[in-house]
Amino acid sequence: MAAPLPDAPGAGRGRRPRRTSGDDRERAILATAEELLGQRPLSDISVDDLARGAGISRPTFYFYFPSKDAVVLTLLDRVVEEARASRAAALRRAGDDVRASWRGALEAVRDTFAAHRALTSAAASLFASSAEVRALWSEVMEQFVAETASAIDAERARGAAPPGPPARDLAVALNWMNERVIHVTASGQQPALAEDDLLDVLLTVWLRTVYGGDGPR
Amino acid sequence: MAAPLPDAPGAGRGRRPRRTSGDDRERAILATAEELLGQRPLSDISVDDLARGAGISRPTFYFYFPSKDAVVLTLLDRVVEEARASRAAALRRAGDDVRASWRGALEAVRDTFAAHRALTSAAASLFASSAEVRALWSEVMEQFVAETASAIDAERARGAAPPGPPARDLAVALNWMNERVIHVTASGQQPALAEDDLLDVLLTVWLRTVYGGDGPR
DNA sequence: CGGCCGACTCGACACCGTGTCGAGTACCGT
DNA sequence: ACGGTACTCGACACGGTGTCGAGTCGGCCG
Repeated sequence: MAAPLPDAPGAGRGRRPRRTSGDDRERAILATAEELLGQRPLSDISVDDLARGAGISRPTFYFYFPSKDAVVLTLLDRVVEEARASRAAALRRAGDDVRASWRGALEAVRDTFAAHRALTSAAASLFASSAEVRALWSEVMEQFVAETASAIDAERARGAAPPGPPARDLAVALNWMNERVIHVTASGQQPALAEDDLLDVLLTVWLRTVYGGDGPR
Repeated sequence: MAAPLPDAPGAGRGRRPRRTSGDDRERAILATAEELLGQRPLSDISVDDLARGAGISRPTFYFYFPSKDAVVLTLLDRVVEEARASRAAALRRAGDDVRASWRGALEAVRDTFAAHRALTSAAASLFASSAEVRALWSEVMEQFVAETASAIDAERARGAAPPGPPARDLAVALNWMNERVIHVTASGQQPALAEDDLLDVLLTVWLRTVYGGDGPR
């Protein structure tokens, strides 16, 4: 409301300038949130629960975070970073094999979010109400889409993939498909795929969409 | 809380047995909800707003609906029914042309939800918190998936489509893709497709996935 | 007709969660 | 010893939800 206040250096996404002593409390709040989310949905967790869990009073909570949502956003930020890193590592590992690289990237993302189901559900429930969560998510998806689109363009350029709609458009559709199917499968929503089939099915759709068949050439 | 009270006959989803006089009030609440949703998100609409808009007091609202969410659910129910009907009509109209029938079905669903954006957003925001909304949505998706799967099986049986993963698995992935891309595009979330390209892009993915190319044979 | 019953209505209340304000305490550098 | 800054919390105001109980009103049955 008052000033733009530029991101403080050292803060991951610049939520607040680091303190030295209160750092422990901040961590305690985060840890409490993660633990409670494993037990019940975000809507059943109050600021008071978070504060008590961290051994502080409710007003003190507000010294560290502006709201319950901000806690989840911080947590989500970390997981997103983890997913990005793990995906990048998988891509690096796969080298030139396009099929393997897409499979690896997909697997990395799936595993990261599967390892944080509770948080993922919480983030999903904030999606509608929090512009910050939406923005963060857009940013991640945008990165994945951009990477996918340039991979498709590369395959087309070397004649391995046929022409068709703009690569970016296909990339948008394919990445949102992944997002939704992974989410649905992990959260038990129906209709879903069996966890074991997920990778194969999504990969088939990707390959057929990009190559017009089950692989390059 | 008291008795199971079986669905009253004549009620779409059997929210409550129909009254004769109160019927108007119920309609007024529904109409108010639809109008207010056009102006602001569901979270900024209180039961009091709904009641005042319908010309009744807040306690009286509770005579008609158990909660704000139930109002949205009722509205969603209608739109879903509309989408189903419109989709079925498109399918009937297209006859044997598979490509045309998928395009028509897709278009019908997209148009129905585009015509009720406000409600759709409200439903999306309830998705996380309301089991009923999730169940209704599962039911719709399940129907679409089942129809898609049997269409794929038919194409495979007549030799027009190559074998691959179980038809149902492909159908699950493709239908969730549609759901998400349509939703994202309609709600302005990024990354999205241009509204005009949506149909072509999704259809391309469908055809390539099912036929391993851009069309039957 | 008179009385009852079920449909419907609302004022008042209890409750809960949020966010803020202002009065502290404790420690640090000067 | 002093002033400031980091931190803490009791108490409050607020806004929303859902319920309770006392009422009105109209139809219809005896």
